[in-house]
Amino acid sequence: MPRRNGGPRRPSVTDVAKEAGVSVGTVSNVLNRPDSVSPATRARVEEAIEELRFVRNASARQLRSGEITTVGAVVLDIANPFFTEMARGIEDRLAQDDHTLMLCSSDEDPEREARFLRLFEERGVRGVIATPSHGSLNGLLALRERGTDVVLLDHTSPVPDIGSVAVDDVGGASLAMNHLLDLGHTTFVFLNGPLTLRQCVDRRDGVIATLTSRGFDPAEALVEVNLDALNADAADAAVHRWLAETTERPTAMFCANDFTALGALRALRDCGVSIPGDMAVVGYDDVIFASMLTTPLTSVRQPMHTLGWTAADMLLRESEPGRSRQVEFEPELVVRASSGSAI
Amino acid sequence: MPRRNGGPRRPSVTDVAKEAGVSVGTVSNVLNRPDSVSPATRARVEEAIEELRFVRNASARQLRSGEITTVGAVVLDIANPFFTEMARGIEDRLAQDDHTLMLCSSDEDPEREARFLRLFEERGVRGVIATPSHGSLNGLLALRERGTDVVLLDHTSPVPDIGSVAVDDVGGASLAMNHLLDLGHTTFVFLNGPLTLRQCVDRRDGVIATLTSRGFDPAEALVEVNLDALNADAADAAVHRWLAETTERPTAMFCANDFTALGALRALRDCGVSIPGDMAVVGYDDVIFASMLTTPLTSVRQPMHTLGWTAADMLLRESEPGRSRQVEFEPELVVRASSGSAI
DNA sequence: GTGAAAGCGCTAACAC
DNA sequence: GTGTTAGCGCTTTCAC
Repeated sequence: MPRRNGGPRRPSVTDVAKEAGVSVGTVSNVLNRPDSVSPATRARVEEAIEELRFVRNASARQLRSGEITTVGAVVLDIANPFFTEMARGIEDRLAQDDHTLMLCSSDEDPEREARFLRLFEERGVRGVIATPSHGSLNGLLALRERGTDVVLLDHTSPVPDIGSVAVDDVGGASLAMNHLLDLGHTTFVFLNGPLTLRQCVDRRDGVIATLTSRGFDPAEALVEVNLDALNADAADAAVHRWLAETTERPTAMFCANDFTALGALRALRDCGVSIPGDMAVVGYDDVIFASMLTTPLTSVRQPMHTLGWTAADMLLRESEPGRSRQVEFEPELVVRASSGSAI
Repeated sequence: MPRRNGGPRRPSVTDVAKEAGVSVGTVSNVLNRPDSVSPATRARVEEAIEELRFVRNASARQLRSGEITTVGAVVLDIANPFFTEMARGIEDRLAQDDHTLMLCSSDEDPEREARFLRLFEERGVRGVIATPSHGSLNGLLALRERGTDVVLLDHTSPVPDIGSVAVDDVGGASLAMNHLLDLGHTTFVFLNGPLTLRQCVDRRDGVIATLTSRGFDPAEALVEVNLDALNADAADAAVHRWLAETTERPTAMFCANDFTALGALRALRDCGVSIPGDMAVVGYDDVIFASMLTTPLTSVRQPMHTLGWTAADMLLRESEPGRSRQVEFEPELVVRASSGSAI
């Protein structure tokens, strides 16, 4: 950084000191403890700073004083609103303490994630917030081992000295199912994603548990349709196939996320199944367009902004002792037209 | 950064040198020019690095060598897929040269933007890519003046020594209108946002110009409905109002973006106007859910990933002389069911 | 209230 | 091929 890109050297504290006719110590004092400098000298120094367009060098500053105001975050997919909402939460909390966020997207690629973590560590960030990709937990643990604070997002921590902020997916699925049960439905389809995803496993557990606790036998009352991927096209195709070979159609459907619900809605309408008349539909995530569909979608909302905010808060208070380190939030059901009224 | 967060000091090159029984110069050579070190010593040093879990200090490195591999980007809204797609494009190009992205969201707040720019400058980033918010161009120009390379995104540069990557919004609107004209429509609604936004002005210019060039009098063939904000609810309300007071309804509608198109679709269906039978609808941006609606939406797609990629490419090649510095891309029309077939 | 000087961790120039 | 050393720009004692 000693030279401007293709231009002359950037002015340093020494240049400012020379210009103002003071020592570098005094310049540093003006920068960091202005009250300890006489108004007259301070004015001269500030003038020189202005004159030379001096901008502090953060590298030198951090090297000398150890001051760290950057936090690194790695999320699974920066193009997914679920993660960007959380990022906003992180950013908002960090801004309160004049910290800033360095945001990266791992794309669920453990190698990419490792690369970013190494980068953060070299930069000496204040800490790292990460939504771990499959099997990448070890790298995070090692990072913590080496002295960098770590907070897990959307994933419960397996060890006590790493904090985590997650959402109760079992509870979220219960919310959805209880809602449909309360409306009077007795037969259900559960459109779920691959069981290699923790979220899908947890939500399935919630579905089964709720049915059982309400006196239903899942083997009787529940049809499970499984998808390879949590996207609309996969759901559309699967629902088409399923409708074609089904004789006794349930009256309610719970989808593992809103994208699959979208595909399901399309397929159902294609086949003349009216929503919510013939079939009540509930999604998960409450993404931005859930409320904007022709038939607005009932969905389980996760407190995304709060999740990010809390993770950042936890990181900044890392040094405080005796705090709860594994936080779990409860999701919330947003009822809209797609689940209709009691039948 | 000298200490781990709450722990012991991080090992430095000196520690590694001691452990391996060599000098710091040799350690540095292993790190930066491994070929210049004998295999035996290199092995010893690498062992020591492993043993001590040594991680380079990026601040010291940058301070000394001036090496810079970070690029800063400020976008208007990190929660908007349009910007995150561009960010992915930036990231992908940077990765090719082993650079990394520091991404911030200005929320269209010039003060927030200024804060981030200052931060980037203090960090001595390789350069800055920014989607300028209203009236924030001066800060960017000053930054460039002080020696930091700048590339503008989604905004044409007003000065020759700042590069820019933008999309032709006039042309995009023409694509949409020509499509509707080609289908045989002769009367149109244009659902536009506030004319304080450059995009809205440009798209309006494109609409007017296209109608005129195809022999229509905009005053006759075009109804303009203006919104305060480019979101679905504003569009829904405005379209309801408009439908209530209109007697001669046009057969085609062009919306300034997909969110407004979504609101319009909802209002139209509410009022019994069928899509595309009674009204053909075209949106703008081709956001992810445009293809997933009950009636998939015809939309004007911007090459978002390419925009980001190109901006990053421009920044990395900043030093190369004689290159085109103001790039403008052409959008592309994605035809789907909402605009139907010829009438 | 101000100045002189040490040193953060690293790289690169120069000895050997 | 390896060691020694200066110094990047800054903050921070410690004198005065």
